[in-house]
Amino acid sequence: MAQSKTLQNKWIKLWRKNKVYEPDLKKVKNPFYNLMMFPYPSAEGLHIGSVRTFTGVDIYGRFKRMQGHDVFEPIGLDGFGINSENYALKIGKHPAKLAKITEKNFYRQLDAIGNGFAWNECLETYDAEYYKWTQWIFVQMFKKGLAYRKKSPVNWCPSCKTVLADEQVLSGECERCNSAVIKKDLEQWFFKITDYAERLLEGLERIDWPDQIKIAQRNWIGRSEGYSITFPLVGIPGEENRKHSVDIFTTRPDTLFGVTYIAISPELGLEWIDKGWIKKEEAIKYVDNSILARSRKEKSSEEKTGVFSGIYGINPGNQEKVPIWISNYVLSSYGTGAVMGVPAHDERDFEFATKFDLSIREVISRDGRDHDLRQAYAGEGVLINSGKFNGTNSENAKEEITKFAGGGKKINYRLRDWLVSRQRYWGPPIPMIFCKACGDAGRGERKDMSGWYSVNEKELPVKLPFMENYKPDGTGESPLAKSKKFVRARCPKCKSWASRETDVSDTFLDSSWYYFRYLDPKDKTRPFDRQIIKKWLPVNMYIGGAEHAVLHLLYVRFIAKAFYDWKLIGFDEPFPKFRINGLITKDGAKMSKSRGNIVNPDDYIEKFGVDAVRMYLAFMAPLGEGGDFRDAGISGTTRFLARVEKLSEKLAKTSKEGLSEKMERLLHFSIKKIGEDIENLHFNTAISQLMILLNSLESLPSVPWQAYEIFLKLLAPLAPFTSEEYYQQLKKHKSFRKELSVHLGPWPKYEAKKIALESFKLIVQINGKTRAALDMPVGITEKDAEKRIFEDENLKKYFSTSPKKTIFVPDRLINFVI
RNA sequence: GCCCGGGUGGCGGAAUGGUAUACGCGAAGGACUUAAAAUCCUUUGCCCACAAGGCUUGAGGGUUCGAGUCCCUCCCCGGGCACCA
Repeated sequence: MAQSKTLQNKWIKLWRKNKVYEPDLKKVKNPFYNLMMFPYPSAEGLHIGSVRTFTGVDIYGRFKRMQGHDVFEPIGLDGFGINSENYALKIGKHPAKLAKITEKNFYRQLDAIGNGFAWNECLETYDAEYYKWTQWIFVQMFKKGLAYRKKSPVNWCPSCKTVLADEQVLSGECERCNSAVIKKDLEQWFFKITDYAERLLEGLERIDWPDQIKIAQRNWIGRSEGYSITFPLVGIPGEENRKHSVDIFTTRPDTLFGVTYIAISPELGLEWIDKGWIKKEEAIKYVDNSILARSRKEKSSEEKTGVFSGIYGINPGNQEKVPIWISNYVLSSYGTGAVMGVPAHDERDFEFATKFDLSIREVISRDGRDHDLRQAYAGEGVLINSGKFNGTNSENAKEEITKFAGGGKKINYRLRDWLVSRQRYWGPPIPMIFCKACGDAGRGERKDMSGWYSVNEKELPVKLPFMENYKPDGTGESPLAKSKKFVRARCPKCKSWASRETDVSDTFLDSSWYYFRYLDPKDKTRPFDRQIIKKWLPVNMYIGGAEHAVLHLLYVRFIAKAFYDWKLIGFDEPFPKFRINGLITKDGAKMSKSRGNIVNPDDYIEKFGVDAVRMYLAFMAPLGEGGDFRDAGISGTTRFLARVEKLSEKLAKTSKEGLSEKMERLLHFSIKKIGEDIENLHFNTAISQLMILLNSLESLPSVPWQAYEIFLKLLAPLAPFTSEEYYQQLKKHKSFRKELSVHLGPWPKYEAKKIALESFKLIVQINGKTRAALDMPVGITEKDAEKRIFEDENLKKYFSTSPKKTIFVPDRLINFVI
């Protein structure tokens, strides 16, 4: 029979009353911060995949609690942001109103999954008491020079009508709505995450995270060790030769003598046009066209195009004059926006040179001879056609040639600064004010940002005004710009009328620091309490989705490092231990609203009871692996729980009834195995062991209640209600020492010596094939084992000749090679 | 193209280099029942009439007394990055 709501409510009440899940954050001795990525509350409610993750995290937390830790397992809602807002637009309900409805539904569902949440500390990112501090962080970023404004080509989602960070563009598409992203020239706020590139890399060495995530972050940061070489420019109209120059970045300075041209990005071309260096009509036209083309598509098309700029560079290696081309295959956002073209040893350069009939000169050779190259050779070799460097190994030549050419080492990163502005309504307004008067006078809070002031901290939060029309209009300005009342503000410096920044900040800023706020969510005077932080942070266990590898998981590390630098905290990696959860599919497809295959947990919890659902989700696969949701599987765990109930009717009346040695061994082995499995988040095998144990206990004529007690404790993290129910029933036994709740532990201990076997089955193999499994006493010697085997009637036939070789693995296996 | 995961019965999955297929689902047969559901018992990788035996972890090689596990080559699925110089 499915678990009743009454039973569930009964225990929820007891737990609340006794604050089983509410550790005293200031006082506890053995803190354990058990954190899950908080949900982005969509209107359709909690997703079965989130339920699996959350209950999985909870299984782990309950286990830790029973082991004697004061577990803090908070929950909240990441409710600000484009997702919620887009949905609000779709159904025509104001996001602020929608949030309240969604919130209620979400908390109801989160309450129903049986987790040991610390409800007193829940928070929502759209609560002004929360985003006040999100804004405070922005202000600190500005004050420390880590927030800046810059006009540049940025990612623009035409459907969401806002800019996006690079991390939010997935193969040219908007992370949220999958529309093709285009480039737009806009002035935006950025956070200087690139200042932390090296430390973000270094920190990865110190944290226990899945390799998958670490590799993704390393690739995203994209550290590349190379060299910078300067090419003087000649042929600029009206300018002296060699007065100006261009820097290029390369990882292959050994190919310097093979340079036959230089290619620069259209953006750099535009700069040079503005400087008056490029005057060629054709080149100017090309730059205009290619920049325009890019505004239609985020990625430049595969087809390489280009035009000669009219000016030349001097190769500092051999003093040769090479033409400078402008081409779409050169990225403006990486390196210097200019590359040296070495067609013989770079595939892309080869393609370009072939297309535009530029010369190709081989300078690296595998055998020291010249070849008629049909394709680029990018490998190592011996230098040829390279003047005094001929004969040098290419690897060794890198340093020497760079030095000779007057260049130097340079490290480049792929990582770009975090674009945090959003031209949307449903987010924390960026707490900045622009004063035109100050700007005109060249004044500002920071030298490099004239006219800009951060909002006085005492005036935070800058409240998001209620607006009837909150629709993004695609003008490149937030809907907030339409509210005159909101925009008008006094300049913090000169007190004249100034205007507020009207963009809101990225949702990922909201979630970059929530784990601090959980620890003290109601404090109005500061973002967090240093004493409590010291006690609880960094987080002991963090679990969440792999899709955040280079989003949330990168930003959150960056913000922690900034806090560390500002001496707010004493650690710089917020999550020393992180584990990913697998993805749950339905009929093999990702669950999504558009596919209409979202599984709502409510019906299942209603029908089977929350314990059966929790156990089914845990039994599917290890937490880190995903799986396909099929309701058929729930019957297994439902039956299991019914049998647990039935077993309670079979308890021995007295406590004296002992257990067989075999049963005792199974019990102790189960304690060990289940503990280890839960520690490794392998709940599936923990449940399997519980099933094995239950099968054995059922076969007893009557079950000693002590054995049942242990069983219930082992079950407790997985099925919190069932275990509590039958645990509490044990109080009718006189000698039972009842804890307030089974969930307060202690976790049972096993004795290693009780697990030790007296006899075992020795696997007998002949030429690697198993022929028998014979009972033998533990610790038997090879000689004694052989004796028994040779006497065995069934095995005699194999030993017509004596074995050439014998491999003996004590207490396990013997293999005869005949 | 590059970088990560992964490929084991009808299905989900289990296996420190040492009995592959634990545990569960499903299926088949039986018991109980007027009947069904529920429950309980038995069987359940493949070949073979049984036994004996043989075969089997995507494919093919290799190392080893012994390989799902280690190495090489390749195929397929999932994910990430992608003109990064």
